Amino acid sequence: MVCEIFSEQIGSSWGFIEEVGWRKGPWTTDEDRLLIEYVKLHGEGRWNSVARLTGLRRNGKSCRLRWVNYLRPDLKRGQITPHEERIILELHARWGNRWSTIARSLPGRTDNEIKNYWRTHFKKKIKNLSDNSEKLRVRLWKKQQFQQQQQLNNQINIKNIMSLPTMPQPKQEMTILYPNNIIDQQEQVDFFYSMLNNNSTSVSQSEPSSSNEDIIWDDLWNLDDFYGHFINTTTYDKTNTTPCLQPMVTTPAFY
DNA sequence: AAAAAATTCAACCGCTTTCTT
DNA sequence: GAAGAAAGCGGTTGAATTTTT
Repeated sequence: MVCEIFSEQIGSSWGFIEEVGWRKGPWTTDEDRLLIEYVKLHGEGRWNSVARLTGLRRNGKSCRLRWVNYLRPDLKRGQITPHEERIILELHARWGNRWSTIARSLPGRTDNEIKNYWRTHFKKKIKNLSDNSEKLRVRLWKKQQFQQQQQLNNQINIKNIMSLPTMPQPKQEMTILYPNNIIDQQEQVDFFYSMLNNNSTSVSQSEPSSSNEDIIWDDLWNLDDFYGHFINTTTYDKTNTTPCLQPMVTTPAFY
C-alpha cells in the first residue's frame, strides 16, 4: 500500500514553510518514467534535486535506491545462475556480508539482490549447518587452541606464571573455521557446497573418529564454554581489506 | 477450494562514509 | 580543519505471491 508521509518541510520562494509529502511504497510507472527522464537529462547523482526538477514526490534516497536497484539499464534480469551463485559463495566466504563489494564482481546484479538471494537461498541451510557442523568447528577450534596453549605453557617457566597475577587473555582470532585439512578459500567453498548438498555426509567425513581422546575432549569442552558462544561469521574492520574470522558473541550467524 | 504457512523481494530505516563548501 | 549535505551500506520490514496443508 502506498502511503503518504508528510514528513518534511521546505521553504517556499514566498518565505512560507511549504509542507511536502514524500511518497513512499511501491513506485508507479509514471514515477519510474520521471526518474528515467531525469537521469537521461542530468545523469546519476544529485538525487535530492529530482523532486525539485521533476515534480516527483520522492526523496533523494528513495530515487537513488529505485534507480540503482531497479531502473538502471545495465541491470541483469532473471534468476541468479549457478555460476553467479558460486561466485556469491566464494566472495561471501572471503568478504562476509559486504554485499556491495560482492556485487561489484557480478555485473548487472545489485547488492540488494545478492543480499536477498543469500538470505532466501542459504539462510535455512546455514542455520542447519550452524546447528551441526558449527559444533564440530567450534570443537576443532577449541581443541587447536587448547593444544597451542599447552605448547605455549611448555615453553614458559611455570614457577614464574604461578607468581604472577592472572592477566586477561588477549582476544584471539579464530583462524580455523574449516576442518584442518581444508586450507584454501576454494576448498572452503567446496566444503561449504558439499555441506549444503549433503550435510551429514560431509560432516561425518570431517568428523574425527570417535575415540577415548574425543570423549575426553567432549568432557573438557562441556565443562566450560571457555570462549563463550561464538559463531561462524566474518567480521571485519572496515579500514582493513582483510576480513578476520573471530569468535563472536550475540548476533545470529547468518540472519 | 480455502486457509495457513512459507517465501520472495522491493523498499525503508538508521548509521557510516565520502564529498563539498 | 569543521560542518553540513549527499551518497552508500547493511539490516530489516511487510505486502504480494507461492506453496503446503
